[in-house]
Amino acid sequence: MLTDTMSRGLKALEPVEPGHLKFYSCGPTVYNLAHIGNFRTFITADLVVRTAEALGWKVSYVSNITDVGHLTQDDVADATGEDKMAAALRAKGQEFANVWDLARFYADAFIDDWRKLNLREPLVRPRATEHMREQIQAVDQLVKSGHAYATPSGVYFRLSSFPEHGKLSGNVDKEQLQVGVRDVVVDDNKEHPGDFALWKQDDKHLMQWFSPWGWGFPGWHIECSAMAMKYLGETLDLHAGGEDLVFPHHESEIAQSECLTGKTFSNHWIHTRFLVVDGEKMSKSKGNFYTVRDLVEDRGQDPIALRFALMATPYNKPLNFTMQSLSDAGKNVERFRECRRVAESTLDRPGSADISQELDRIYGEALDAMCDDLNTSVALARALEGTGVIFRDQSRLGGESSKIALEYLDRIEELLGICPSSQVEERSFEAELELDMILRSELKAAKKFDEADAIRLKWLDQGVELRDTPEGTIWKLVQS
RNA sequence: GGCGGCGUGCCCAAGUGGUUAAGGGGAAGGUCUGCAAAACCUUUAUUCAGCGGUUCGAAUCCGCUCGCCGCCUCCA
Repeated sequence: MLTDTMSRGLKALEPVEPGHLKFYSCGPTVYNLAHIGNFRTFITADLVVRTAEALGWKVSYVSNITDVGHLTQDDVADATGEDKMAAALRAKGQEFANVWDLARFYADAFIDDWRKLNLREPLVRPRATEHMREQIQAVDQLVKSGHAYATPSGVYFRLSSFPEHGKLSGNVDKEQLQVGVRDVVVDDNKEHPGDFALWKQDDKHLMQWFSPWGWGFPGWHIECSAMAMKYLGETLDLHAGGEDLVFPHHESEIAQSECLTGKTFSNHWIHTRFLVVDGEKMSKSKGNFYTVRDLVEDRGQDPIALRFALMATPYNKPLNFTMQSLSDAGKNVERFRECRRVAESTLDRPGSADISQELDRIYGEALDAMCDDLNTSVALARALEGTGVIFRDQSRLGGESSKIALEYLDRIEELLGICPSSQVEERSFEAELELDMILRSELKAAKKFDEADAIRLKWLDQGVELRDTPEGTIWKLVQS
């Protein structure tokens, strides 16, 4: 069951081809580093994929990268005709040779952050600039079928040819919409102010392609229609994006696509609610604007903890992100890591813990929660309950039961992506640390505890915590 | 003006008509430990923004009030 924006309620997600989900998720425009709010949306898509896979479905997952600069970013029509990518280039001109270079840089950074957050790779990650032919053909077809018309400055979609426009957002009554204040496509030749651009001509635009209407560039909405249909066919099972995309982006995608094919564009729509920081909308001027890099690289936060924090509230409610919520999430992620460590370190000894049924039950409940409109709050609670079962029985853990515990953690990782198997952490001081750990255990054996504690404190100052466990001393990095 | 969401303990948050209001963080006490850390155990909301109504029964449904927030042609 999944909320469907179109019907405004819960609806079973039923792929046209049973057991094979065709899923398109709108990606970012790469004129800047994506922020954590963007990633909340991509995590939602990731969880759809993971849940469908856990149900044994095949998933064809497509998520685009918009690497064409589109409309202007100012509240009023921008006389310079400058788009977001051009504006970014102007601001960071020293760093990039041209808009193409800039787009490539931010697209790479985006994919890098994507991987850090343990997001599933899509089947295809199409880029707008690499699908220009498809877009031009789509526009051409719309013109030929009377759904679009050309003016001296561009090609526009004829809204009056698609009376259903507005069915997704509820913005049906066009008279109620604030008219044209931010309609940057100022063109007296438009038939209706709401007609949106499919193709635009503008000499100043930094990316240009040749088309039947002369040199120009595509409108924002056409890329998703063209790319979704190219890879997934004329009707999608599910289309996702941020709540801001409901109108106008998805509304326009529907109009274009359905006029093109005469078929339903997507049978199901989900939209992730916005994230706010400290109760307020993120904005650079408020100083509460975070990118993955800000948190992970500059502040040394664990990317998996960030992922956990971003899924702590279900996607269909606004999420309030705070540094407190991130540190809470970090504690939970550490718990999963510790749980995995316990299971791994007891693998070689005999054990008698009988946890198989209980863990199966808990996993089943976590999966049920995900199937209930991606209720991540409940799914995470259940996942955590499983670690409790493992820890409670840790003295009797061993052999087969340790293996069962690890399998549980692996299944939770597949479903929720919050307990990846630990990678080897590398630090340059490793040799010195090894020596100190040996020295410290000798001191402990000789009951010279003051000196042993001094070693522990010394490393703690450097962000390394030494812990004595039944299996010997271990170390881990701690947040400074 | 149009469309929509939210208000649950110190913090985050699940729960949308019916036994004791999930879970996490924090705090307090205890077990274990040379000490730490981790883990485990115990405690931490007679109450769900306020008021009124429907009902045998409401955090959950209805109405009003207060407060907060999002979208309405840049945005995930």
